[in-house]
Amino acid sequence: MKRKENAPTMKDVAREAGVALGTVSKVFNDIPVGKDYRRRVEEAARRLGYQVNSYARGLKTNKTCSAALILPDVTTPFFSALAQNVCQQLAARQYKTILSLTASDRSAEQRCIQMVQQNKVDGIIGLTYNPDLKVDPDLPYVSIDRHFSRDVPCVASDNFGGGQLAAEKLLELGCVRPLFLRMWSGVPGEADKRWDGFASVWRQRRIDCASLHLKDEEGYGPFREFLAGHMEGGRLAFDGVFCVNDDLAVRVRAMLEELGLRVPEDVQLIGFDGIRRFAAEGFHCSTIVQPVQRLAETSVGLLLQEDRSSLPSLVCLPVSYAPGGTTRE
Amino acid sequence: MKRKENAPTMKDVAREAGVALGTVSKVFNDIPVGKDYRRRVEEAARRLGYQVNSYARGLKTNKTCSAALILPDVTTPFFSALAQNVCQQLAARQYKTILSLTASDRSAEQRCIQMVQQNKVDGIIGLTYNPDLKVDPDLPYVSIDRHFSRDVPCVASDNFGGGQLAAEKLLELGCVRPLFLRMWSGVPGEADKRWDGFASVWRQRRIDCASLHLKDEEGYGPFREFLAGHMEGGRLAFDGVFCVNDDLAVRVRAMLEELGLRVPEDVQLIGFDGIRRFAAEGFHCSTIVQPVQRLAETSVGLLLQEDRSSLPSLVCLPVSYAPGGTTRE
DNA sequence: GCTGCGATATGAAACGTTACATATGCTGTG
DNA sequence: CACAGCATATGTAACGTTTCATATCGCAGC
Repeated sequence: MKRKENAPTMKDVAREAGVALGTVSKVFNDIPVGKDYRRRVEEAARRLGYQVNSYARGLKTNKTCSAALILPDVTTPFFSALAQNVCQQLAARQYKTILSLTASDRSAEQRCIQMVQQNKVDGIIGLTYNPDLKVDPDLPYVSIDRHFSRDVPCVASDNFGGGQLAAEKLLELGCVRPLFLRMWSGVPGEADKRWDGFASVWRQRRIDCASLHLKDEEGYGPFREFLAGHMEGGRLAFDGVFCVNDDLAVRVRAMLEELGLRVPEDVQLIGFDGIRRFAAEGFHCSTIVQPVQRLAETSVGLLLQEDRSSLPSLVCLPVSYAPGGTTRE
Repeated sequence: MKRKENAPTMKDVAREAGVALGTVSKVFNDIPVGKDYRRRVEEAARRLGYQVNSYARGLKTNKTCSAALILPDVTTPFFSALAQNVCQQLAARQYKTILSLTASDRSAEQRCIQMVQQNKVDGIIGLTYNPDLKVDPDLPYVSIDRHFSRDVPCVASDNFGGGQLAAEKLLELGCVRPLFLRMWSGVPGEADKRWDGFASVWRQRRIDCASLHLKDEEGYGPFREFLAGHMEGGRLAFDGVFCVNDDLAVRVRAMLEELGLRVPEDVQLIGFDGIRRFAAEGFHCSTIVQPVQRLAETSVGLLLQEDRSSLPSLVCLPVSYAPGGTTRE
């Protein structure tokens, strides 16, 4: 596939406008230029349909005005919300977003990093699972939700606190037989701390907390069986369920109702993420809300910060509880 | 934010390897080079940590190996599935994906197009709603789901056929009081044809078909009221509902059940899109499945086709029906 | 041993920009 | 009226590649 050949260059514009090359350059870089000159250049550029060639510019300035966003995938609701916000934040600062998905191919993560060194992007925002990813420490990189080296700044939600919050809410709403359900990819990450936080509260109260951890590829079937297996006389052995994300929570709700249980009357249910389709709409379930927008803002802010000598190693953003019909409040 | 300065260049590699500049270039472009030379260059490059500077290369070759993907947003399930597939397809062909979201800012669509002329990308795949988007006809552009000019190739699902298929299925399953529900952004698009196709079948059969068309910003409330308003003696005035997408269908199902109706016993429900979270999982509802992967494949294929003189104006891909528990089959 | 030929390495020019050192024009002062 | 001083325009040298015309090498044939 070929691009249009012979696009007009600055030289053409300069000739057309009857000014020097440097003057044209100034006009397109917002450097003070005599009013009359500026007008002539602008008119000539319009006549010729001139557009700056960003590859030539990039070659000189060593800046590309683009950043890579590395995500496992973009269909998981939380990831897609993240992509949306990061992309918007970057666009607001005149940066292009290069999207790299790694789920299909784990080695892709390392290859993405190489792009930067090839001057393809100015920096990287990555949410990656690869534990031994090598990141050149003086390469602009911000990690989301995964604190994999002290040299690389990480932005994350307070997952541990979120787990605690869920437990405290359930306690407050009268639950005494808690259950934690989780679906995960199999590689460790910050999200693990949701369980740690949740468990810590019950442990402190000397209350037993059951849990079931499933791998993605096992599907939702085992959850259904587990729940069915814990029914005794029309009642479930648990009265409060914390799911690792909203997606799971919504499905668990359906499973519970299939078993003839009422949510939230018989069982209360809390999810995690707090992703909504429209801001005006409610949540799909009661949930611990991640500040996706702030996550994105913070990451982009850190990435584009001029002074890279004093970056924080970890920025932990607060989560909040939002009722969504699956708790008695 | 600054990139690392003084990255090694081809000249450095050439000096280190004791060969000429051009030889180094050949090595990195897979042009035949004496075996011994190649080895020396490769070793020198590794020692110095050399990486091709793609901006210098892009300047010379006028190719960027990247394509822009323009979408309204990336949180809508169908769009995110599309983004996922297009990104993968491009990556498979060594192309980078530049993601541009336009929902927040309609004029962004036009600006995205300009990027290409600035040599930022080699081509564009766009799903845009802007009816008077100006696309340079000899600019590699593939439109998804919107056939806005004969010069610009468009790839779309067979929306009309999908609407027909939904109606035929409902008929086959015994429905005689159909309803069409739709949530849309307010700008015309290919998805409008779902209604056209659906309506055409009933018209031909001389059966009245009710419908309700809502704008995004109105939220789902009016649907609930509409359905409640059509209850008579515990029964709904409709026995078959076709929703413009699965997202809506899932919500409508919940509304129907809230009204004490059983799905699919009392009312059958068909959605559109057929997006699944995992390939192994079933659908959220009975649905007309869009071939997202083929949509992506076809678009990317068309975009990167070398010979751009004989592109089809419209490629219409077949949809299929998939039961998902909200129909009696 | 010399010539001629094919194969392969070489180095300079060009790609379209930015940045800097230099040239030009203009204003105001002694 | 000349000239310092300033502001602004000019033109050239990079930036790191690719490409192409030229140079070099090795070898077969006479």
